[in-house]
Amino acid sequence: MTARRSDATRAAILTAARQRFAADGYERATIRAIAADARIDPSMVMRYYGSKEGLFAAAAEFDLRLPDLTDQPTDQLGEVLVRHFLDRWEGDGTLVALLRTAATNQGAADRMRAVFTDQLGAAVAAVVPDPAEAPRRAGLVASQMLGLALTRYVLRLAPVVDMPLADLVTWLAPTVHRYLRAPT
Amino acid sequence: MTARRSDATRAAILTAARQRFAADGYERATIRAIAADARIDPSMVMRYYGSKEGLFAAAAEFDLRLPDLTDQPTDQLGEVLVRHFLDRWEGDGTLVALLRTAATNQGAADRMRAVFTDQLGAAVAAVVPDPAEAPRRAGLVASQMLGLALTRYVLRLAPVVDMPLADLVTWLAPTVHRYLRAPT
DNA sequence: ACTCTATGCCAACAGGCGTTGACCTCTGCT
DNA sequence: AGCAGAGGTCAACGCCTGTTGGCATAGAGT
Repeated sequence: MTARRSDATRAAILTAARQRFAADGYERATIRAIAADARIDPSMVMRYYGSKEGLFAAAAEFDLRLPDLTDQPTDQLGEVLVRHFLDRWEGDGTLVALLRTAATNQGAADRMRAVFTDQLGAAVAAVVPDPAEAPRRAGLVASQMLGLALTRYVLRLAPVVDMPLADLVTWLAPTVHRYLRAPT
Repeated sequence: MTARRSDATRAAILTAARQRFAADGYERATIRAIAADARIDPSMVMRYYGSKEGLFAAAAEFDLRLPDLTDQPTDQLGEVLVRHFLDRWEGDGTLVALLRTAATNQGAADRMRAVFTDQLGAAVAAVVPDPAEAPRRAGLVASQMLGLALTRYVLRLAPVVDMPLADLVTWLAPTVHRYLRAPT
């Protein structure tokens, strides 16, 4: 698969799709609008991505890019994780697109579930006291981090939006640390 | 406004609407499907609720029914709150409907914001060390509780779904307690 | 008994959607 | 130069949506 002449177009479509999906959610984002943003005909979207579902699947590829937690001092696990999530999300609307869509679209919910089960689950398993407890602890961490994403980026709850990143880290880090390390 | 002959119909519409909105989200839930569930003509929905937005507004009336927290022992505030939220949500799909819809619908997001700012904010203000910190603390509590609702009822993340209510309370209560009472 | 209004159904409209296929046009290869 | 194929446009289809207006009917108030 070498470089294609249409790579620029494909990329433009993906960029526009991420913005529209993030801003409007899956149902309200229309292929026509995405195509218009990318200054392209709607039928091109179909040609390159097959269907709206296919386009979303391509646009919602999401990697948490979690660092290797075993490199971190144990007592800073919570802080490192919270800060990483915030850094990862502040600049990239893909997570918001995925979150908005996962609320109504089965496929997006499946993918979101997979992202947090696989990626977060693996990272957490390495630093948890009892490996058998890893999924449960990862689930608890996910509930707090996704709750933050929901209230800050989707619902835009004023106090959570206004809170500086550093304060968020200070407040949430002990929670995440406890979910990871507290004895059962 | 006394009893109308159509009250049974109106109630049936609301019940069907809540189920459909909760199951499918705002966009995918159609007036036709809701009307079919209520064994009624779609035009009746319009007559009684004006529009789809109006129907949703009527169906998504939501009261957290928070208890007066000043009645509770200070050291059990977290436990009481977490248990109350879980009890309130396990049986009533309205919150899930609101949550699913708030992801894409501005009006629903506004209402969700209002519910947590007003109802939770007021309850929290009564038990917080410094009243000026109440909104921020309420926001933190909302982030954890809504994250739980998101992962358990919408995303259906396996470890969170499988966890018994008692375990959830045990894990989340200290988090909520800290958000409410920890010194800044 | 006779209205008159609320209740209900039916059929249709206009608009937007995802999707399709026919049709040009440019580019790289031989 | 000539050709094949990829890139791109255009117009349209079929479907489903929220919404509307007309028409039957039953039931309460007098």
